[in-house]
Amino acid sequence: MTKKRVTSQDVANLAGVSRTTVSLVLNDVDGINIPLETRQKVRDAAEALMYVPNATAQALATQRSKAIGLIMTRSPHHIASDTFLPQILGGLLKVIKQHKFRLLIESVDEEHQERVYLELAQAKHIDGMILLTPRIDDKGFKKLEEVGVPAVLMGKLQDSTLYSVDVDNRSAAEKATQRLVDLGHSKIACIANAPPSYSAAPERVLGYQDALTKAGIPLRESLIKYADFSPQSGFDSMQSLLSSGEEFSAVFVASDNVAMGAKSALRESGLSIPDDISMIGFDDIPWAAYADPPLTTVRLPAQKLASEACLLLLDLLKGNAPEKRNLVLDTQLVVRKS
Amino acid sequence: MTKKRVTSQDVANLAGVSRTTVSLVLNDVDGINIPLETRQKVRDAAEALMYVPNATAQALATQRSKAIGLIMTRSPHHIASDTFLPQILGGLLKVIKQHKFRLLIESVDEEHQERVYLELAQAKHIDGMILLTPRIDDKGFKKLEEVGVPAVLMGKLQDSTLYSVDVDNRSAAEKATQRLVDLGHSKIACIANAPPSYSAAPERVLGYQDALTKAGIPLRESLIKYADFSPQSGFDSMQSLLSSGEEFSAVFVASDNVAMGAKSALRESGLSIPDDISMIGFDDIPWAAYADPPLTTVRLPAQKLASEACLLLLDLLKGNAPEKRNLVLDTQLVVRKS
DNA sequence: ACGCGTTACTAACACGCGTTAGTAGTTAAG
DNA sequence: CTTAACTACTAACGCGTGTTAGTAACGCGT
Repeated sequence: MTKKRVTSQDVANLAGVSRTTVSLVLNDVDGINIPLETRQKVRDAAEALMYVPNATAQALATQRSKAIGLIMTRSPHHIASDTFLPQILGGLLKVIKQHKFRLLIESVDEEHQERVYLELAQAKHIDGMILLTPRIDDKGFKKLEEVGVPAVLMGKLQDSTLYSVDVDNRSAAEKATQRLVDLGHSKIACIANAPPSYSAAPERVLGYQDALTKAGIPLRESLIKYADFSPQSGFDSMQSLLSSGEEFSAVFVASDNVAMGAKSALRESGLSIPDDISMIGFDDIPWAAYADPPLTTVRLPAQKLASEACLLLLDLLKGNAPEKRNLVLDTQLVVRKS
Repeated sequence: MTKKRVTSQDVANLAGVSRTTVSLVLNDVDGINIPLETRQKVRDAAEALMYVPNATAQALATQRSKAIGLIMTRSPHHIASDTFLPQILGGLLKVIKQHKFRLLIESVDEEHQERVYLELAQAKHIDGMILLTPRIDDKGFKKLEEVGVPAVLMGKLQDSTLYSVDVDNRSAAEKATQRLVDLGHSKIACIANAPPSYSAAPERVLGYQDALTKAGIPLRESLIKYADFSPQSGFDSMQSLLSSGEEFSAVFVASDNVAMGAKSALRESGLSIPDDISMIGFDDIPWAAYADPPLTTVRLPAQKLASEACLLLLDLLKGNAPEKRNLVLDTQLVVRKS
């Protein structure tokens, strides 16, 4: 049981220098003169003792934790069926690793929105945060802006001045719907990805309506349903469309994940894609290409979105204040066979 | 710019007591006598100043960070297409939140496996870790055991004494294959979920072989392919099966994610499920039920697996040393229409 | 009056690091 | 020979908390 934590003091003792010198050498502090010989002594000692600096102590001393938080305003249960998450994590991790940062994951119940954000930042567990799937009515954001916690939104909120990274949901949805119009459809339904309180949902519905309006097709409220992220909700929405008696020959589903469920409902009703109903999705999740039939969809550059958000946040943490507060990435219609 | 960090000293000043008292009150330290009146004064002061304890300082003082790490030996790129992750995160977050812990996500390149685990633990960023998708030949695990870092494996390694949580992959695979046998198939192919270096892959292949052997069906190596987590690799594996000239009327695909790709390859060859080929998957990802046709698969209780792993780890952190080192959860064959 | 236990606190140290200010010793310039 | 500048360090403080050891005040029994 001789196992003890190795501290920088131990390294200093072994190298025959002071702890300060150890710190200076190992952190490569510049503007300071230390001969190569000494530097090597310190490095050797650290190596010999397998010294690993205590991150907590470093964080306390430097006032920065070198960690950022990914914050989701969803229940753990919802998170479990989020198709998007792996891509976002992949994008974040890539960037974060390069910058030697750490990633903290946090889910926030809707109940205590207001407090949680602040506490996370004030507790100094994280230096900044990336906010996922924000709700329009989220009270906490205002506080964040006031206090000036470094934060980047994935998505866009109307009245928020926070930095954000997003796609143009509205015009992307319009592009998708436009294609259905071009194919000759005039009775086009829409299933939104989420309840209207999540900002992307109404945006995409607006895009859908834009396309119809431009084509001179009258809008019918009864052709619009709101799903709730999950395939199941897509299934339900489609069933409710089918049983409403409304006729339609095409449907724009604002989330591939939801589309999977909707597709399943169509199949159960004996309708085939694309012969009876055309379908266009949104997101281009990895399985879209392997669906039956392969799903035509709007590709959302999820990984890129995440890495850009991360880069932006890291830039903020360096003290920079980039001009472009709202980065908008391009989407792309991926035409397959649905 | 009067914004300054509120420390426990500020609270103490406002309440007219010492910092020690503040700490004692707010942490509800028991075995100590402090009258209700004083307690309330402290609480009021903390509330008034919106005091949030500095987690970093707490961590340094208590020597525990109240955070655990989820560690994946996969590249960020692979993570992006991991179907499983959201469920696991959901399971983890639920438990972690209840215990007021935090979750750190870390991906580890295969290059520096040995060091990274240790450094993470020694840097005290996390109190313990959960290891995902371990590779058989991972050198770092040995070190972990030696040093005694609290860790729980999701999956099982033959020669490891680490705590683990897993399903019985072998018998689950056997159950699945058995069903194909029961349906009258005798030429059954197998596509493994991952390269053999990931422990679950060979386990599942063994189960597949067990079922065949029990049924008196000779094994054919050429009917076994190894995929690589992704749908694309499933697609490729299936194509390679089809073009090999081997005949088969059923296939056991040891991952739903991979099965999506395999299914797609079958479709492209004009083969239909289940009429021409029967297919059974593994995992029961949320989309399996909505596939076309709905995929028969082995349900892997991913969320439960994650929460159990988390509970086990938290128990370890309390200093307990549970007897059962290897928890095995049940799987269930979900019969659908493939 | 004295000892003793209880109550209600607080002073001071520890956690491990970054960092500023300062100090000997040497060299270079005036 | 003095002064200044540079080299190669180190002592000591601060980060914000948890916690141990200790203290002063008070009551109570003898």
